[in-house]
Amino acid sequence: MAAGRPRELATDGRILTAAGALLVERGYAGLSIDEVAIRAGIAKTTLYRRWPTKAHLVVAVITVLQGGAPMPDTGDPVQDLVELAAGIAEALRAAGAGLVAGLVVAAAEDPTVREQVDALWRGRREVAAGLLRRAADAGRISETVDHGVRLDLIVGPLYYRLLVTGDPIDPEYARAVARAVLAM
Amino acid sequence: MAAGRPRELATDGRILTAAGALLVERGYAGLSIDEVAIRAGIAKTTLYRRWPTKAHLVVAVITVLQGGAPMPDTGDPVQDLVELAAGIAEALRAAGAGLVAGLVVAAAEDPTVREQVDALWRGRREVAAGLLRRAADAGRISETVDHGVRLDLIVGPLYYRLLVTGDPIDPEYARAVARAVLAM
DNA sequence: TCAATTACGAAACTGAAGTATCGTAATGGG
DNA sequence: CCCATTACGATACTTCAGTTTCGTAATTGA
Repeated sequence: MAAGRPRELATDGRILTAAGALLVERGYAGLSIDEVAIRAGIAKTTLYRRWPTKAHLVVAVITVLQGGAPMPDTGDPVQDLVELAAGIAEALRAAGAGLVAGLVVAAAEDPTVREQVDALWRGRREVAAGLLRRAADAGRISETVDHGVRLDLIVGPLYYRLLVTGDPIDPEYARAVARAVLAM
Repeated sequence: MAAGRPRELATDGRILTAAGALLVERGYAGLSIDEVAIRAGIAKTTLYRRWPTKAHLVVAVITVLQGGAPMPDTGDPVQDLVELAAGIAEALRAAGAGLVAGLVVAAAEDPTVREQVDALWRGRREVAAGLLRRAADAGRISETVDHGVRLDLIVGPLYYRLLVTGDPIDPEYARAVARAVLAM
């Protein structure tokens, strides 16, 4: 197998680098595919052969950028959950409303984008689920609230403030919400 | 004052009707301004003289549609808050992720859209704030949690599920969340 | 009646996402 | 060496939001 001309290996990196720089410079809405292609020194068709939409490309850029974001591990599951919430808040704040909203609308229209965006958070979600289980087993949190609902309660307000109300979302707010929800 | 040719009074309604029908038929992303203008039998420029962007137009359509949505009033502020949450969940569910996401992204890019979308919810927010105050005065909810945070906790998860996780959001879920948060 | 002012419609235009076509380049298998 | 296969670049194209221009219509005020 593997017939045909192989892909230019360096091209992926050139595109991601150019897109990342433009994303930082002009935000999601201001990022133009034509300009990414020009900066990367490749044809637009070559870019579209790798990522079928702007949203897919941006998710790839973010995946590279976030790389191995460290997961909290203090040994105390409740404290780890609080720090996890703070980390998510910081990531959302750094990304900004425009970028998050852009990906949300793309995910709403295209299931494959939704899948990619999901994958971006899968690690943290799994860690959170594990921490909740450990905390419940240790009797540190009550079992009267479903674990899924508890996560919605911790993370939902962050997205809500960022996307809907426009209120600032800082790690301290996230910690306060997480502590309150975990005390329920 | 009021010099110059007056606006065609019927035109606003014709545009809103056409836009509303198309919005229901094809959703936010599928709604094309050109087609609204054709269906309404007017020139695109006439439409843009009234609403400067697609998002402004859609907000106007929704404002008409939601009209006088009834506010709960059972006399019990806690129960009213739970029903208010259920009503918001139902409104979001009916609107759908595509529409809500479209408006969110437009609001993120344009402060005047944000203001219009805000106005759409202002009534409910004020009612909610009043109910929270009454409930607190009556000693029905604790004062340890800020009222603003409590609202974030009740509404945030609804948006989060609709826009981010894609989980179903039904009135029963909203009621459960609201009850849990009000018991904090 | 006439001038200023504003609305309307028609049409062309801009910018950006994404598609389609086509000639050319590089690889592997026979 | 040749052929099938895939990648690449160039270019033109489609769609849609939003703008610009311009000729024409309706109104008020003098």
